[in-house]
Amino acid sequence: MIDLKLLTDDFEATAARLARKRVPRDLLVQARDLGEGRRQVTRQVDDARQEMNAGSQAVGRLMREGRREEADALKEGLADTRHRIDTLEVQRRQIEATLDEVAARIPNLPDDAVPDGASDEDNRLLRTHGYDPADYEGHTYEPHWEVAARLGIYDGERAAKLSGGMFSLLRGGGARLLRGLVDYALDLHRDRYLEIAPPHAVRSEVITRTGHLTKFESQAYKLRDDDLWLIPTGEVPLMGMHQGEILPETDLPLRYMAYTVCWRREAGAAGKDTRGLQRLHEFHKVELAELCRPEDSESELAALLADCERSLQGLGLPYRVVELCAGDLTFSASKVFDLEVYSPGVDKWLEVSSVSSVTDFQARRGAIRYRKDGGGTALVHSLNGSGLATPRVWAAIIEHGQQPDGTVRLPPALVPYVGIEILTG
RNA sequence: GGAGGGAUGGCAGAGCGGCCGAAUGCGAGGCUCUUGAAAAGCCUUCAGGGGAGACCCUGCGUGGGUUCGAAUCCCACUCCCUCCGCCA
Repeated sequence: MIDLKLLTDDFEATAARLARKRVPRDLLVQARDLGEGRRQVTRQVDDARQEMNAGSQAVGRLMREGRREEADALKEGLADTRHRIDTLEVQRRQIEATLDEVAARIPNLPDDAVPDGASDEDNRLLRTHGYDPADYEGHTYEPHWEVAARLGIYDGERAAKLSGGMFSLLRGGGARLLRGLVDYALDLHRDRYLEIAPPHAVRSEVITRTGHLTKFESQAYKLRDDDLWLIPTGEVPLMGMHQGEILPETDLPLRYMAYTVCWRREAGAAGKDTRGLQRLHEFHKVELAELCRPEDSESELAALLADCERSLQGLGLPYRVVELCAGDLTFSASKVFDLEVYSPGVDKWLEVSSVSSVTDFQARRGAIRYRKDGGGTALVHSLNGSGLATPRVWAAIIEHGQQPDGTVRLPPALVPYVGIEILTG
């Protein structure tokens, strides 16, 4: 949720900033007017309440003094005030319900430094690391699902038999590679991030307040008999942990990492990049997430990006860093860097990490604040990025490591974790 | 799953119809004293909203209800603790 005060205090500038995210102006006008309406009704409620409180106190005084009849008379008069309060409260609730719905459709403000643009075509390529097209000339690369199926380390058909499309089943060295990748990532980042092993199912309230469950979109799976949702990313429990808390400033920044399974319904994604392990309903990921002071979020974002890049660098995978343009930013994000690994098997760049700053957008809905040293409280900023999303990185390792004899050579950094140098099936 | 007990400010913990946003202690901040520190003393210290301000409104797990008036009484829910059962 954005700060609605921005709409009352500086409407034009705010509308201009949001226009870069294609937010219609009339939605903002509606939100501003509802906010103003709420303020007015609230003031009326407050006044009526004050009257009520004063009256009630007077009743108490009269009773104590034994002036029963006067007290009864005053009580009768107060019934009117009571009705007025009730009526105004109903009004206020209606306004608030509408306002909540309208406000829920307003995305976060894009950072001013983010490039203009409407779609991914306008994203800005910042740099490429470890990629030289010449490396791939004269070689043929099979897609990972073909290499892996032949080696017997991936069985897509049985995965489908068990669970349907977009699920994976890894065997032998393939399963070990997955486990090794997770351990590799957790070890790599433990110098800066506290490892958390969180629950994988969370309450409606928690997932809603992280912004991963809205009326318009639900990627998450719901448990039938309980008010619980399977997490679509480790970010949900990591950011949910501190909801409603006021943190000491000295605790910030709080940097966490968690290895979790992630479940996503991927509604509407059928048939799109779904071969092999490109897009799954269930996958494994090491997520990095943090809370920090607003003044630190820019430098923390840079550091977080560097950390996520380290994961790929250590594996020797060629990747590029893309800064998303305003129009391509996700709803909550203020600034996003995507990390894309080159996949020689399909000759495409595949997104393996999305490193985001959501400023105070998530903290406002989650009520995550900190107590400032100078006094007072303020909302924290939150950031997150994939430390290592296993399916696509797994796939990239298979494609890059394929050798003429059909086996796959693993990156040296993984050998201690997987226990072998070459996957032979 | 069954039976009890509980949920109050940063923490501990009183309060059990009006004088309670709330005693007391700890913690934190400021001041006095001191060469400095400690100790001692004095003061301040929950959050959100409205108002130029005086000040006002809201919040005692959450949601309803009773009442002129609810932290306090009633109902439902959530969570925590103890015991029993089951169990990786």
